[in-house]
Amino acid sequence: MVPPKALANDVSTSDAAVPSAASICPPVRLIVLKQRANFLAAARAGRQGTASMGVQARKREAGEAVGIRVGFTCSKKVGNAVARNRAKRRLREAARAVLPEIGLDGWDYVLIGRPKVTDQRPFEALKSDLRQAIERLHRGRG
RNA sequence: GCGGAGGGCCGGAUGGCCGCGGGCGGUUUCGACCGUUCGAGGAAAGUCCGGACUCCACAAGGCAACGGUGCCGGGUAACGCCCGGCGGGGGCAACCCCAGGGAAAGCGCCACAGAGAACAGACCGCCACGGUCCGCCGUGGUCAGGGUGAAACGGUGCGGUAAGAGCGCACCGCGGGACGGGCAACCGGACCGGCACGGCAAGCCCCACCGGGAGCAAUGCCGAAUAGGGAUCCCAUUGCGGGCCGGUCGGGCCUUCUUCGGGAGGUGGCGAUACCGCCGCAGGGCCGCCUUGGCCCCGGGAUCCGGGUUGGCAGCUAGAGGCGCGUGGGCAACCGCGGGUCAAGAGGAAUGGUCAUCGAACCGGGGGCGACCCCGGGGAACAGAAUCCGGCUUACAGGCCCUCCGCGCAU
Repeated sequence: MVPPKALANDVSTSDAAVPSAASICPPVRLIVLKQRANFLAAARAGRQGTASMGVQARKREAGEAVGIRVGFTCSKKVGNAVARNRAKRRLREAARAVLPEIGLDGWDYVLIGRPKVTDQRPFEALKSDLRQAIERLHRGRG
């Protein structure tokens, strides 16, 4: 059931307007947060809410780790297991599109799902919510 | 055609782009990259039963307690599950439902109403006798009738009687039951008995059978920071008894040295036992209880080694396995044999995100006698593996298939 990969580099579509995120910044890699302590540390640092998600961000101490790290979480308030998984997947895709573009090396980000809206908000709006939240967090820090 | 019963299956589709987790192969600057392949459900859910597996506990027997199950037979690794049968209840039927052992082992409870409710009971009424102021009163008989109730010494009829009553009889019911059938639950039942023996065991209980505890956050390994346990040393130390094959002390003996005071070494068949050690008894505690039996026994300080929290690795996916096919046994559940095929293993938790096209339900409009057709809107139920199996229960938009029953129509 795996769709055949498009091996040929497509020339027809106009990808000049939207730069493919993964292509421009090769050295920065996304690392998924898994340990509870990292989530708690991010929660103690800055946070910013939007309509479709909550965002927490923290600039790590020097030498702690390299790269952009990101974690995802949904409480039971979001819904049953299906709803929580779905919300996390959409957050993960949004992070994959946005963070390589504007995320800063040396920072941890935590994205928090919201009931209903994280699932139902149009994907473009979801991405712009994330982008605005991160920019505010960066400014607040600096 | 209409209505109904039982069972099985499916439960959005196709494609583009971008991704994620595991296995295998290759490359590697050990960060990773490339290729290939596999990757959610009928309930993955609730965590309600039964197991596998792991750790802990475990000397034997008996007893008790606690929990569970509860018609009979079979199936199964096992079950509270499944199949077949029996009994009771519902339905015209297909079929469905039942917590379905024991009430002559015992205790308890049967409210209200009612005269009377469990070794019953006379309110009204009826009848007899006695009395009478002729209104009725008293004594006795009676459960047939009235009334109460969930339930009132069985029902109907005839006889009988003062009136009545299984008082007698017939039929029905009820109880017992020779005998027969069935592995059994149970079924049939000659004959006997005037009829006596109410219900509740999801109140306690009795009987039979089953059951150690905890769970993959089990458990094992590795590494790192903080408080508690074992070994060695030092200091403080339950009782009594035993010199006891240890130590220690004293003395004896042997060898040797000597400044003649004694010293050193050896021996252990003598004595002592404060101290250390040992043994026995007592005491205390623990092992559910008992019997036999077993285990343990106090505090502080210093120095070295093992357990709980966080992280990593293992456990971790091939097993009572699923699904077809053929074949044999069985009414069936299921079992045997042969051969084929399939097979997620995450761990803040992958199995997707997004876009396009198509699209079920449903809503609106139009057409047609009607089945239905056309146009527009709409955009898919319940729900996400978490050690693994067998069940049960619960949730579920909509759709498909098979078998059967009743009614109607036609032949």
